[in-house]
Amino acid sequence: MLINLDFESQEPIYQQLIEQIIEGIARKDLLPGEGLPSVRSLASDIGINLHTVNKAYQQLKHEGFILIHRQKGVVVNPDGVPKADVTYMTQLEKKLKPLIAESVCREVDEESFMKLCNDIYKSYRGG
Amino acid sequence: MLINLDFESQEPIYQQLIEQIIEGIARKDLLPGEGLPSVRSLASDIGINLHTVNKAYQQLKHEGFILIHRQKGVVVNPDGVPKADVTYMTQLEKKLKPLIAESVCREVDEESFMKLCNDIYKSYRGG
Amino acid sequence: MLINLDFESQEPIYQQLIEQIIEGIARKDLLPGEGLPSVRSLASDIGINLHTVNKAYQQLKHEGFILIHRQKGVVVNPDGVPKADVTYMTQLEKKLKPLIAESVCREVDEESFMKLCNDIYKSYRGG
Amino acid sequence: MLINLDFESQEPIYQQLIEQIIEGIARKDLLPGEGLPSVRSLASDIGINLHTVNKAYQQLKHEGFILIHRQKGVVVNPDGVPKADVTYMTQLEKKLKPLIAESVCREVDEESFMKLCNDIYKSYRGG
DNA sequence: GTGGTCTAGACCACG
DNA sequence: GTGGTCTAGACCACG
Repeated sequence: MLINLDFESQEPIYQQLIEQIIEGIARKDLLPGEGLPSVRSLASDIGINLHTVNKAYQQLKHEGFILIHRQKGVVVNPDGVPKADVTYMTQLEKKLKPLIAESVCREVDEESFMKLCNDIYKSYRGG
Repeated sequence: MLINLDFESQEPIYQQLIEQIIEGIARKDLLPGEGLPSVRSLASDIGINLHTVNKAYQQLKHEGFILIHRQKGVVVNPDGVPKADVTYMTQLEKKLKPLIAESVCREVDEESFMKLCNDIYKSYRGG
Repeated sequence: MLINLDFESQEPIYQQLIEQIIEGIARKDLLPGEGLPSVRSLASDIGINLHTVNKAYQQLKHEGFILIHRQKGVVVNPDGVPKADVTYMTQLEKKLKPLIAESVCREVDEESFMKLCNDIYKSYRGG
Repeated sequence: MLINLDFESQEPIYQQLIEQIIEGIARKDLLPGEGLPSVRSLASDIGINLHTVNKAYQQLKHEGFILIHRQKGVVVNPDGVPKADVTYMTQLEKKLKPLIAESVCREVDEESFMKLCNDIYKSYRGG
């Protein structure tokens, strides 16, 4: 599992870390029940502070992506990630809206937009 | 043009303001050449800081959505918003990726995702 | 609003802080919409680290007790605390169970237990 | 006697173990004088560390729930658990307070709270 | 060894 | 000034 962080980015490191791990799960690089490195080892591997890793892990745990098991350590949720509910869909819509609004302004037609989404979806299937 | 801000959101107010204005343009509530309120009046209307409005306007100007004339005041770019280029598409992909990754994890299938995007696109056409 | 912390206690400081604030709300010392001190000022008042206060605030925010408003700062949720739902009641039962089990073992009869609860309830009404 | 542990819980395993055994005594699944498995066998039965079981047993012994004989092994206190004293009642009140405070905030009225307690009490009588 | 908690201190974005 | 983020470092409970 490769973690790719951009230290120049505006986006907080812990947030990038969250996204990288979610992408790993989407890509099936990380399977349900699979172990993740400990806070400390991941922090030292990436060269960041353990609190930063911890913050990412806590949020991932809270959203049901991972579990912190007293014996097995940090693992991808063996029962799988909680499925999308109305709350998630609403929140997703809220995040998509400004992306689509700007695309409309910039004359990205719906077809091109869909094509882009389709490509990304494909990257998580065939990879 | 109605501005809708959430002061409890994590998202900075100036960012929300930018998005609201872009949505206004996408929805054709704001047409090319149309005037926008001055920094001062918008700030007092919404009850936010001058700096916040200014920051939003500066960024919108920088991205070609609006022009700021010393005399004519603030207007939606009469030549229209600059069309999407490779840079924009790359950046768009970067923003869509984590949304789609999480959706994949949560078993939102591609069809549902596309349906959601289509609904949003429609809201900028018919609306 | 008086904050009462026991630095010798096993219970984490941030947890004690959470409880003190919830008790303040229950006692109506803190009313909906009322402002709370900033992270920094509360930390320096109590003589603890600002991260510790922040952790308490974040959790209180997450559970709907307080809001972090970009203009008003930290305030008690003006809409009131979210009412108990099934999840809360289940969790409450889980916490009460061991207390009652030990009380049963120690021959605290139900009447005495209820009396104690009643006294505590009263302390949040009349004060 | 069934031991029910949650390895994903925040609550330490030894603490959960303590509570499970106290509940067993409250439920009269475990009677005064009755034997408990040895540290070693319980640990291997549940699949946890020796130290964890030992820590739980030591604390139960310290609080008078069990006796640890070198030869007879571990038994539920034949003289019964020490009755509640002022210290216990004070400590009980301290633990109940935050539960009731949060319940008050969430509009769990006293009647519902009492009903819940009554149900739990009943589960230790009839069960 | 591992996560949880806490401190001290720093920088930054926001308003 | 305020919250958010990040670091470095420390101690402790847990298993």
